[in-house]
Amino acid sequence: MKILFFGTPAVALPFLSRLCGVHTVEAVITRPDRPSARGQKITAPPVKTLAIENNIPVFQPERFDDAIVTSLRAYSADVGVVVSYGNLIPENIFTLPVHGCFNIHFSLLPQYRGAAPIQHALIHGESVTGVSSFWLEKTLDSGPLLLQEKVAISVADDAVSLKETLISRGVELMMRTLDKISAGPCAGIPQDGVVTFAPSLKKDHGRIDWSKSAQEIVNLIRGTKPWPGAYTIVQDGKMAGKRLKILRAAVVSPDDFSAIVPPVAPGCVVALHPAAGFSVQCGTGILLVSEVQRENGSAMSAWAFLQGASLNPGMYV
RNA sequence: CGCGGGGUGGAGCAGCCCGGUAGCUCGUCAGGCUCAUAACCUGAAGGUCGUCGGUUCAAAUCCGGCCCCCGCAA
Repeated sequence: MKILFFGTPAVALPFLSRLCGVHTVEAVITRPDRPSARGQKITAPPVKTLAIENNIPVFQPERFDDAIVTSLRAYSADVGVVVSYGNLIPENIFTLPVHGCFNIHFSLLPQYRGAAPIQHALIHGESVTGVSSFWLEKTLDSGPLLLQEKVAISVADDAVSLKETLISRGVELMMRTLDKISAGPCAGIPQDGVVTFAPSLKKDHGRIDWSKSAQEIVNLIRGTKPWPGAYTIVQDGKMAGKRLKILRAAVVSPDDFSAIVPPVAPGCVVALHPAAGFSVQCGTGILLVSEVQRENGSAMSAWAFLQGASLNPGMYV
């Protein structure tokens, strides 16, 4: 089939490269080069780079005006595939291909519509998520479903590992969706169920609220990796006022403390554990912090951090 | 030239502003004490202070170039 591919970040790369071997990707539409990273250098989106390597025409419209419509119509594409394009695609574009455009989304729609479905699923402690393909509509992630597949979330999963899993499952789902479309017309079925939204994360999403349960905080750490990361503002000691990212932590049961720990308020350092790290009282349960990253610093084990940070039981983080 | 922090024994940090004997918390090794849960005590090994150059009687410290790491912002 003749395909138009819409995508921008690295997430979309496996999808595009898989298509290249099987179908004819007539053109790639990706977002404009933007200043990014330290130094603010103008950087090409990963998808653009891959498209150029494969000699596929690249379009980077600032907005979808008549000129881009005309250019894309010329390809007479059969279908458009959208993976993490980075912006809403208007009707005058997604109706250009014969069959329309479909999107691969990393959730079981209608749950977790939006830019950060993986992160929000983890933050909410879900044990199952999935990948969905659906026809584009005017509104965000709301179109009729073509295919959907469940994917289990393991307790060891974080946003990085789960994304990898969902990408590989998503690639296969994309291929099966294309097979389905080429087999004959299919309108898809309307999304059914409770609609929830997963907006892109902001820095504030990473702020730890110690009054929550230890498990909820672990979920926050899993879901916000690698950005914005779960962090707290240290209250006491020479790190006071500084931000400290908690990169890894586990819930510990009070039974794991052989010493009698007096009741303390959430956010209080309960004890230090050689080599393991330090434990913090949460609203419910205790969290054993094992890996951290200080402001302006590199990631390090929590125990190493303690050597220079003079953090002691009784202090608040 | 977007803003900013940093590179000091194996690990994490202090010292730098106001140049002059390499410091702290761990780890390692040896010995002691003893079952105290961050055990403790004594002793030892281990660093050309990222790198190149400059200023100086003297540079971790002041000045300049370069390499690498990180935070913010996008």
